[in-house]
Amino acid sequence: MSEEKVIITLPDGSEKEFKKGVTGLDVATSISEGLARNVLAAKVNDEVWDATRPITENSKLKLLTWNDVEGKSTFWHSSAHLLAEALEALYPGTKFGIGPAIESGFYYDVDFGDVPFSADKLQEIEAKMIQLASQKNEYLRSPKSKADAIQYFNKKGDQYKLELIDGLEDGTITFYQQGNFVDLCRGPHIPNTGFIKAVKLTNVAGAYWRGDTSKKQLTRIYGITFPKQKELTEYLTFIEEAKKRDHRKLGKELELFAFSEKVGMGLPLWLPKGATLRDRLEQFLKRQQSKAGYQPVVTPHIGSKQLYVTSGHYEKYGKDSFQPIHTPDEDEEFLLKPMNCPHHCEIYKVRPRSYKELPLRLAEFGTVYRYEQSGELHGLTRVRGFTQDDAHIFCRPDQVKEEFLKVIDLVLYVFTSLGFKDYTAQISLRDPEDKAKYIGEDAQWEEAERAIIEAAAEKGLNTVTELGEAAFYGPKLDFMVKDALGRKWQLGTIQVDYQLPERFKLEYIGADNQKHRPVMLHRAPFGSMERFVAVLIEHCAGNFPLWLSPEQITVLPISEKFTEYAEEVFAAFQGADIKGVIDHRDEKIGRKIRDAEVSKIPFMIIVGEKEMHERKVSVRKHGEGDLGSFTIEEFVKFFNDEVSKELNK
RNA sequence: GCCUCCUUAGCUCAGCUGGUAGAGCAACUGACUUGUAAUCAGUAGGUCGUUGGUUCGAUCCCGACAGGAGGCUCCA
Repeated sequence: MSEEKVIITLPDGSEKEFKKGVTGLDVATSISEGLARNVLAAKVNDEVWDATRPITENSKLKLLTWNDVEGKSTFWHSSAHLLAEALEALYPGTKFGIGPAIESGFYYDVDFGDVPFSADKLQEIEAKMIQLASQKNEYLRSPKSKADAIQYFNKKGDQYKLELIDGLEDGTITFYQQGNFVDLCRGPHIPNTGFIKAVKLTNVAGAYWRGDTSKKQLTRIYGITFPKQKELTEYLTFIEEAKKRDHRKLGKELELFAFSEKVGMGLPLWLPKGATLRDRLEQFLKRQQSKAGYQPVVTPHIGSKQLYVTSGHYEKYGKDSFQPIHTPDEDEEFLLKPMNCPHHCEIYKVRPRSYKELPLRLAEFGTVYRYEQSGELHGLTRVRGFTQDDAHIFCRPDQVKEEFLKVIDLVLYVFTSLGFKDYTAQISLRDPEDKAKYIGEDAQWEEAERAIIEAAAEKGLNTVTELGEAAFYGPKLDFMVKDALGRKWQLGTIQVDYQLPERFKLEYIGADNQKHRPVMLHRAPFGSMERFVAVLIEHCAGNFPLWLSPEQITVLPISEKFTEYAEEVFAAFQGADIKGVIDHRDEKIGRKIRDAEVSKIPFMIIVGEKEMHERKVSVRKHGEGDLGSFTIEEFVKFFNDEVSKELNK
């Protein structure tokens, strides 16, 4: 009997012949021992498989290691099983929900029954995981019939797995076993637990079974694992660095903003330095918008309930939001403004509009209030009162794409001026399965979605498309930036809206002397001042670009004798629009420098005997040290050059 | 809103399984008049988040509420 063969095509295009039933691991071994030791999984014809699963047909094969995203996620998925094994060993009777890999690490949702669980047990579980991992138990795949699968979990008494099996088709069900732990799982998995060398369980949280608030809340244990101890150490260092940059911590330390229980949760108070920073950002954007043909408007913080009934927002959010404000007139009700658009629509309507004045771009730094769920509030990134760098562009349907392109330019200019170099754009479209969630006609949606996709493509944006992420009134393009630590944040947004013009019956007279309906674009390059400042703080770790720093310099007199000269110098800098403070305290220069360094003030201007006689100043740069002595004119020029560099002028 | 955890001086934190609290920094006062990351001394500052309960007695144990953290759900 002749032996059956399969042809394996590797990523470099080379083809090799193997015995039928060859595994990814066998192929790796045939290439090199080192590779075989690092293979976590195998991508067979674009499907990720166990490296130990036999290949029975001619196939394309890519061996996956820790360096591949799929390799990592396989590793972490297997780690979730290891966590479950440890939990079952330590707490028999624990029931298991789902345990997937996530962007960094994995989690497992479990039900401990009536036994309370607390985070201090995590170390014990980690130790158990390490112990089980060292046994190098293989992850064994076995297909099961639906009946067998149901029987197994019935006997075990795990209703969550039974519910999952219920949704699966017979013939597609597989179990995986490592050591004594058996789980319902599609796979794939790493060859054995021995690959897992370092384990860290990061936190415990509640999570609704299947994400449904009406269902039971399970205990979710998050963790991360690595094939080398060193990588875990690096990861922990990264976490530490992220903690140091936390905008809530820096906001307090640098006196940028605060919260007060008395004022109310989620209602930020901007302190002088934070307000200065924020004002600089506003002025910056206002200048750009002015150049780009935007016109400023100002609208009130409340609007009559009828305004939001018209816009449709009352119906959608009314009961879950701040409730109407009442007046002595019983029939009168006002709502805190949850967005600026309806007000801007009314501005559009103050008089008849001609096609000649479109696009009309109305911009406002508009403060809005939204009743976010209490558990959702977070520093400045999720608050109940915030200011949008909002603008609404009313244009003709044929202008949508061009306006979209212009807004993209503006957003990108903002990002580059603030040091965000790495960004992607997310195109959020309607969920085609659930059109009832959205208002508006199919044809309008399709037209809007096409305009966004084309504009993003023309600008060469790096995009991802998400179905079901659109706003209820229209599709949108959101900009996600990566900060200095590689974390992703959603900032600017551009949204097409065909609904509000309809609801507000907005019109313009076209060249044909007929009435037409304009299209509305919502856009906010920063998103909101609060969120943007939060992200900026974390991105630059509180070391703001010079042009944004609330205090750009601090003048440090060596002793009281030089107070007068210090004030003269300070006044000269103020005249040159360089902002800062004088440190008049009766302290040694070393102390003043230390405090200025801690406050992250970009430049320290030191004046003493020598400087006073020479009519100069000594300059020290934050984080870098002494730059030597400058005349006032020299420093002003140096300073302005630095700012110009930052703004790419 | 839900789950788990947390809440001690302005800030960062100690406080040994119940006997009404302590440090450093900051603040204030004084001395020093200073040369590139913390001068010295002194003073003041807390109904231990709020509120019920258990107890002879609660910062400590139990409950409720408020705020905070990590998630879930949500995010116009």
